[in-house]
Amino acid sequence: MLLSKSCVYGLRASIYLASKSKEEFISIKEMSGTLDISFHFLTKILQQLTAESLMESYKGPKGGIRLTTKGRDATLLDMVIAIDGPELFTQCALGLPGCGSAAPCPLHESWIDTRASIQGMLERTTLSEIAKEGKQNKFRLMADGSFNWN
Amino acid sequence: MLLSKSCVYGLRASIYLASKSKEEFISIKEMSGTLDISFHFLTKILQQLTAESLMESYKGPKGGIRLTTKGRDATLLDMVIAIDGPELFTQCALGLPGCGSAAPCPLHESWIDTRASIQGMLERTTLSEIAKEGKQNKFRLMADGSFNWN
DNA sequence: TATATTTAAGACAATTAACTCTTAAATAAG
DNA sequence: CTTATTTAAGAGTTAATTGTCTTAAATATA
Repeated sequence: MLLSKSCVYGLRASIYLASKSKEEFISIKEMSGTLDISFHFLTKILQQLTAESLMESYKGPKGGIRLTTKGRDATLLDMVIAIDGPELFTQCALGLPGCGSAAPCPLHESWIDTRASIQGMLERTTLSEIAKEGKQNKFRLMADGSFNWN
Repeated sequence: MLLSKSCVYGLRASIYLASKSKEEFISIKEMSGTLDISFHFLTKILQQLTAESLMESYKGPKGGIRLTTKGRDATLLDMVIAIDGPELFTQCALGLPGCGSAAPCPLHESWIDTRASIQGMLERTTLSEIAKEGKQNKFRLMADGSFNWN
């Protein structure tokens, strides 16, 4: 799998939040229900993102999570790196520690291109822009397609 | 990680075998020693590849593993699919079962391109050709670069 | 102030991936 | 035929990921 489950959940939640108003705090319970992700598991993932100040939280009734300005301007790549770490974009495709242009593995050169393609896919647009396009095109954000962009 | 550890070990062993003569059976012990991979673990992985007739084995003294003709003509993609399965090349990047061109997720279109790039990297050349290039360019096949193409 | 709601934090459990060990079967060589 | 070598098969272990549960802290509202 390209991205871990934690990461995929985090990306879906990020896009969901980006579709909401700047100010509003969205409760994790609502998000986990709408996106069909385990509540406690999602809570953990979002804590990582708030720790990186891509999101901010507020406790108590009316509390929840929202994207920070940094988060709205962030790309999916920023979210991926915050959750899965940068290894996918730094490591050798064959897992060889010493691999580099000086002593490349058989995949080294083409992996650099492919990796750039993955990176490009994830950093082409910001979360705000993804949400805008999401609303326009009614992109899928759930398995059963029941999600409604508002 | 793009590929599982099993898969990466399998690819390195495949390339190693491709660098050897067609006829010779190479013992798993030799391979695991040279490539610094756990013997029993590597055995398991190679059993998957022999089950797919990408390799063939021979028991007893002078026994070992070698690539079949099919295996020599196979690409890394064939090896990856034999070990990790085809999911990386069939599934939605956000893990959404219903995702498709009819009801795409926000990443759907760009993931199709990116996936093609990964697939292209893995199927550009056959194992025989990789081994030939490996010998010419002395590509790395180990962490410490100690591997010697003969 | 008391209560209900919500995130924070961390322990705990289940599942999967990664790795190890043991025994059996095949076979070459003495 | 006996022994040593090697793969096959499967059980068992460890580690990482994924998912659950409980308690504490913050805070809105009555």
